[in-house]
Amino acid sequence: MKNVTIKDVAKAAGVSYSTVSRALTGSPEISEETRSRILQICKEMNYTVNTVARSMVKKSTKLLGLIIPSVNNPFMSELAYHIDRQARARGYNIILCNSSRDPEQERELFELMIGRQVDGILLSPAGMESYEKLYPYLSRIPTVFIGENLREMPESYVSVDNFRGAQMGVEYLYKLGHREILYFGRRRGSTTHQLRAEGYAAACEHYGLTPHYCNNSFSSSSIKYGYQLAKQLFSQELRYTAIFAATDTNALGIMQAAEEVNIRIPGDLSLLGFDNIRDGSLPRIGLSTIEQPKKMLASVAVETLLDKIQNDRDGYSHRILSPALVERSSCAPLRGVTERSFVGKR
Amino acid sequence: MKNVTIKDVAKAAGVSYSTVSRALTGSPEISEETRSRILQICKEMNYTVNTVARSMVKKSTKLLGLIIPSVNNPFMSELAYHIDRQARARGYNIILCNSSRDPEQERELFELMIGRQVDGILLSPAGMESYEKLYPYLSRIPTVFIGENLREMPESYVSVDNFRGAQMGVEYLYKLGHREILYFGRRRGSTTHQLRAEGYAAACEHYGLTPHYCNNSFSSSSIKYGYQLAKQLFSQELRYTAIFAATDTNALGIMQAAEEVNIRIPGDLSLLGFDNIRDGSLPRIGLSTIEQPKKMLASVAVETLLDKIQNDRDGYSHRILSPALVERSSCAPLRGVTERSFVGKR
DNA sequence: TTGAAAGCGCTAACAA
DNA sequence: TTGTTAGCGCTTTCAA
Repeated sequence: MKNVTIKDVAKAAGVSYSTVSRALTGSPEISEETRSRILQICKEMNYTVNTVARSMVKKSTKLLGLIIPSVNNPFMSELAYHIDRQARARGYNIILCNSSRDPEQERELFELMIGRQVDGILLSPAGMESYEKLYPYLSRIPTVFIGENLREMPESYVSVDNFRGAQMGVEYLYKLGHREILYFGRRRGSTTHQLRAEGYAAACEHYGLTPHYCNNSFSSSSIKYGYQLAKQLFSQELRYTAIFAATDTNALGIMQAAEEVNIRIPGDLSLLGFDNIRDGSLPRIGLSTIEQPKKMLASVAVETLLDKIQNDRDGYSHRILSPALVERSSCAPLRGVTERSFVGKR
Repeated sequence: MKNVTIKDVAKAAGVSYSTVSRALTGSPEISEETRSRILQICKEMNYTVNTVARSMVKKSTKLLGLIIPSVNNPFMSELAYHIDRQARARGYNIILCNSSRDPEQERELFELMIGRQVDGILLSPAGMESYEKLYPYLSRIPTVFIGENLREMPESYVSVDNFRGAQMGVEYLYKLGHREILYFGRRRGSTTHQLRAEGYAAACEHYGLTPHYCNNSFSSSSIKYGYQLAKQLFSQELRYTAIFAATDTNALGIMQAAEEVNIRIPGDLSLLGFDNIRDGSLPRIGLSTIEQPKKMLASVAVETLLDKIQNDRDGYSHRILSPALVERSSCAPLRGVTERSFVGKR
């Protein structure tokens, strides 16, 4: 199991080992003849360069750290997929770690990644608290935040325009005739969520609607929490004709709860999500939603990080990508703008 | 951005750098007093050990390669999640790569991983062809195949008992009264799929049923392919009361096609999947299925690999885990065993 | 208990 | 065009 080294090849080829290195690295200061001869011998001996040793002297591992709350989450797994593809196409590999959306774990993982000498880190942070914990490390390693809008923080991030996305959602529901729209799952501690709520509020004001909120006191969004919140909501008289969920997972929880109390979607209640995770496109679900362009998010993030690494950039960049409306079948028009429907237990 | 090294710490502490190393590695040949003094200085100077340099001398990177068809696939992302957790708990990190279910990419990734000096590789292979391509590398690096049954191959693998799972599925449908059960999505080139089909056939024989197959000529299973196949199937008179899909993704495709032609599930047709991916548990879907124990698969795989690595095992182990029936709402009993229902176009 | 020194496999500067 | 050599940051003998 002992690996063949450059020295073994050199001995076999009858040259010095720096000559082998030259053949391998594509150095110009070597004759075509010896190069091809050496490469041939490398192949015969099953030689593979030891990237670790190379990293030592090059001071670059061509490794990127990817820290996300959990790959076992449709949004994150899609993001991770595109990040791997992008990075690999550019000669980098990914060390993946799940943070469980815990700032302290994020901090530990940062240390670990720095120790592993990754060339840069891509982080989908738990929330604003992440920034504070991570601040001391940010000067030590190129980092790009992904998915979370850090507002005016002097750090690079790539995110979708959450404010605009929420506005688009309200606009869509308004045009379908809805006037009583509940914003479901408002959450603290994340700028992403705050911006969505702000966009909702701004659009309500624009259209002369009264904003209504159903707050999520849990620290994250999930189907389960959405379901619990919705059960509670549906236990009282419902005075809304549409629900705008803060995330698709919340929307899925709502769908489940609605089914149990016989509220038909979109018959009795229109439902709009945010994120466009794969689950929403499944048969029987057909969740209308606001799309976060995940592939774009991934490629802009990788691009931004590699630019930082390769060009040793000192500054930071804030990239805000456009959301898009994805119409499926969970939202329906209300007949007549002045008409009101009430659903749920009386 | 220059990192603090062991030498910097040694200078600051007024000791030799091997003493610092001793403090860091927990060596017994150092006084408690100097150890804590040095550790204190390390902290003050923000010292982080350079894992790459350590790997050079230790000849171990504490890195595991994980090669899967795509993280953007609910089964694989769940597997990847548990593998990361397990590995991290044991002091290892994961380099993740997507192979696109392409044996040639798998081969390239093996080379890459070996070059990166990972301590071992976890691979969810594209199929049997993978084994042939990868064979030359298997003696060079500890490898565990995951998810795919390699039958009698002298390599370690962990998989679910696909044969038994298929039997369980047929048994379940039979007990619900179904006598005309179609096996949907039979595929070539993968032992997993072959074993499922064999288990189905064996159970049919056991119960005196005639086996029926709908073959999948595509090289992989997906909702899209399942949908296309199902559309075709539903364009003719349907002579089955239940469909046993080779994978949950196939089943989801069937669900979608069924909805379009107004075949009710489970009213007109019972549908059973295989894998138990998260999507099947979503509201409105409620897919009954045979579960592959993903967390268990992950932990047994990591355990097997680490045992190979740490104890330098030469042999191989075949671990076959038990499947389980997950009852949700896509299968219904047939009234009276002799009664037949026919659904679909006439 | 500590220090000095070799060496992990490679790249790159310098010499020849 | 090729060989010699230093050194990347660390662990681990061997000496003291």
